[in-house]
Amino acid sequence: MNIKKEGAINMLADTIAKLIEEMLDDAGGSLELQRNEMANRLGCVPSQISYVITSRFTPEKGYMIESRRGGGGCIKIIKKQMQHDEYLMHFFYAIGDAISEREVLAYLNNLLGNELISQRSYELIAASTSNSALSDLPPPARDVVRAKIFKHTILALMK
Amino acid sequence: MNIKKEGAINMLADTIAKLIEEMLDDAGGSLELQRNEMANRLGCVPSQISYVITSRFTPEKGYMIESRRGGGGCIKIIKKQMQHDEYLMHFFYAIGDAISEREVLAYLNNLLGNELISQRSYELIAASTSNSALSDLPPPARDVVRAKIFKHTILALMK
DNA sequence: TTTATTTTGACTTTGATTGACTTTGACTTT
DNA sequence: AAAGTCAAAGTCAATCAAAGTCAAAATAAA
Repeated sequence: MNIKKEGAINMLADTIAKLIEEMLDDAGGSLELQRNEMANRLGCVPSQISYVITSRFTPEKGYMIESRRGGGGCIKIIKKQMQHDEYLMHFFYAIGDAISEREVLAYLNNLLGNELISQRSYELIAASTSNSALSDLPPPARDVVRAKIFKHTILALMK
Repeated sequence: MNIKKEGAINMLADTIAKLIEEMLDDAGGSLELQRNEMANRLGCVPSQISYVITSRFTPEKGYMIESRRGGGGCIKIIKKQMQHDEYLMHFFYAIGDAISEREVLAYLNNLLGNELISQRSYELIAASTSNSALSDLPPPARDVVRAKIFKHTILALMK
């Protein structure tokens, strides 16, 4: 029988993302890499590196990207940190009148990554704003209610 | 009630559910499966797997589901163990289909008093289930949605 | 019979991978 | 300085690989 253990499904994109995160940690939050060189080392096409960076190291998740083309060019990845309440307020204002489950999770990952919330809080908030928890509501209403719940919990975080 | 006779007609859904339960046991309570791959092995249509999961492995029954689409995607099923969190489970089952803000607070005070949750968790849950957070819904619907949110949250506490 | 559950399949959405082509910047040559 | 060359990174669209959704049809239960 083909039972998959944790992490058994190996995806290139995830491997690359993990590698970059490690490198970022090692380097203390900021790093420069060369796309072609890295692609070469990993045996993939260079645009795959771009894909991973744009899909996983987004501003929403708290990363800044800079780059330089041409000979000797490189991509710089910076993990940024803000102050506690400033950060939360920023989020609070960023949330509109409606928000999808996915967006909430992106925000939460950001908060978790910056150690502004615990894993436990993450789970709690994710649970209370999940589609599953709101499944009695029709999808459009769901996003509206979710936004309100999320805003309230963010306020509670600042208590 | 749904009483099955011994050796009754073999329903696909039941077969699949049983298989997943077995796999969950083997894997120790948590597993990742690939929908298409599994459907293929069992000679059924992929959405059948979805059906079984959403109809039998619900939060109501103590399961949590996570999934990921796209290449290399999978569905993760996590079973909550009763032993670990008997007290919480007790609560979980005590919550009906609808619950008032006041009742939630009573439960939370109980949990807090018994040191099953932190002050912070208390605040988070209180916020996400408050009338204020759910103010877009008419009061009757509010209590129903609140019950679901609360149940999901309790499950998340057991994660 | 009536109602609830199961089964199926068409269609949608999301995510990953690749490769062809474009743009940019540094360096070299005229 | 201007033009040419080359080594980067950027862009984008095509393709493939999943899971999600939904509603109609079939079947089972009440």
